[in-house]
Amino acid sequence: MIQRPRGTADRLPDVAPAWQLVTETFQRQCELRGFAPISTPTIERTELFTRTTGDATDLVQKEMYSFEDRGGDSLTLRSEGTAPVVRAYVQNGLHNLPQPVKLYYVTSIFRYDRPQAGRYREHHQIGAEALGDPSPAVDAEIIDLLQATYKALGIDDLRLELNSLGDPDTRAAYRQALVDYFTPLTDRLDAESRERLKTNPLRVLDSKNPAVAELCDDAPRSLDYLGESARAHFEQLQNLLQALKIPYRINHRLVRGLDYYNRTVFEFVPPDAGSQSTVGGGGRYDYLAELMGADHVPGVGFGSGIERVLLNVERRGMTPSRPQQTDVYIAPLADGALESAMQLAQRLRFAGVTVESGFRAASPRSHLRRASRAQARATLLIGARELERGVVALKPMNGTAQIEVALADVVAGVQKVLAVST
RNA sequence: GUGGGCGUAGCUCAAUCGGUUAGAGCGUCUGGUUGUGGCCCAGAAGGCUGGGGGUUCAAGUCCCCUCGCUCACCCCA
Repeated sequence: MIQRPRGTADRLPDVAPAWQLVTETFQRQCELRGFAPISTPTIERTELFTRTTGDATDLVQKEMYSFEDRGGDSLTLRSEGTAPVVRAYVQNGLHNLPQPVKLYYVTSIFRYDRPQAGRYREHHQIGAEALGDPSPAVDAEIIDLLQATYKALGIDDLRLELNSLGDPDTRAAYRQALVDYFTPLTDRLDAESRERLKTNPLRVLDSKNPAVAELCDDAPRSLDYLGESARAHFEQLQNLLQALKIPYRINHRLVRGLDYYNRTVFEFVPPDAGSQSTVGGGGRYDYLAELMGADHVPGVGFGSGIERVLLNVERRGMTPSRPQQTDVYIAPLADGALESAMQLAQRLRFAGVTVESGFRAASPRSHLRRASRAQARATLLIGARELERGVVALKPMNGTAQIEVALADVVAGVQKVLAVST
C-alpha cells in the first residue's frame, strides 16, 4: 500500500473541531486589530528563501524541499512564512496603502527534517506580519496579538522571552566580540559550536550543550552593543509591554534561527520546556526586503505552529469537540422510496434543515439504528404504505409518538418537531 | 544526518520454554421483530503477525537485513 510521506499527517474529522478552534480564534483576534488575511503560493523561487533566511542556517542548508520544474527553475515548498508575505507586499505595491499593512495567514510549512514529537515535515502555522512601520508600538501589537490568541485559547502559562539583536551596523561589532570571547575557549566548545563560531557566531549562543551554555552565561550580550536608536526602540517596546501587562523575560541567548531578524526577537515557550517546545516566535526584520532586491521595508511578525498550539490546548485539558449536527435522518424502506427520500432531503436542506438520507432500501430497524448513531433528532420513514397514500412517517427520536405527515407538509411538520424536541 | 525503543484485525491489546487452526474487548455489518432506534443477545466480516532472508522437525516468538512508527540529539514552529 502506498503510504503518506514521512513526517506528514492525515487530519481526520475528529480533530477538525480543535483545528477550527485555533484558526477561528486567531482570525477573530486578527480582525479585532485590523489585520487582513493574505495567502501566498505554496511554491516560491528558491532564492527567495536562500537569500533572506541565510546561507548558514540549517533551514537553508538541509531542510528545504527544493526541486527543478520543467522549465529549469529551482522552486521550493514554503519553508518559512515571512519572506513570501514580504515578497507579496513588494510585488503588489502594497506600500501604496496606509502603513503599516497588517496581514495574517494560516498556512502549511515544509521542512525536510527527522520527525519527532511536535515536529513534522509538513506543519501548519498561524502567522501575522505588519509591514511598513518601524515603530516599537507595532512590535508591541504583534506580540499582543499572539499573546491574546493564546489567552483566548485558554493557554496562559507560556513564557514570553525577549531580546534585541540590534541593527546591521552594530551587529558586526557584536559578532566580533563573540568571536573574541569564544576563540580562546575553542577547546571547550563542541564540534557544532566550533563550526558555528566560524559561520554564524550568534548561533553559538543557541547551543543546548550544558558545557557550552555555561560559557554563554558570561559571553558578551547583544543588548550591550545596541546603537542609540535600537536601544530606545527596545526600551520603548518594554514600556509598552508593561503598559499592556504582558509579562516577559529577557533572554540574552535568544537569537532565533533565521538571519533576517534585527532588533526585536521573541519566543513563547511552555513552562516545562522540552526541546521541541517553542510554540511561537518572531521578530523584526527591517532589512529583509532589501535582501530580496527591493527597497527598504520595515516589518515585524511572528509564526506559531498550530500543532504545537494544540499540544498546549490539550495540555490545559481542553479538547474541543463538535456535537453531531444531524437534524433529520430519512429512511427509505422500499426500493420505490429512494426518489422521494432524496427529494425530501433536498427540500428540507433548502429550508435549512440538516439531513442525512439513507442510500438504499432497508429494514426500519437498520435505518433507525443508523439514525440513532447519527444522533438524528427525528427520522422520516418512507415505505410502500406511505408511498401509496402520499405521506411519510415522522418519528421524533426522543420517544415522543410518531406521526404521519402529508408529503406537502413535511417541511413544516419537521420544523414543528425540531422546535419542541431538544 | 546520528542514537535508543517499538511493529500481531480499523482501534486497544493477548498468545506459557520456540509447539499444533494467532485470540479478546471496542468498532463495523447482519440477524434476534417479513415495518420501528438506543440496552441486551447471537452471528459474520476483518490478519502475508510491516517486508525479505536465515536458524530449526517446528518461528508471531530466536538471528540478520530492510521498511515504517516513535522518542531523543541537531534545529526549529
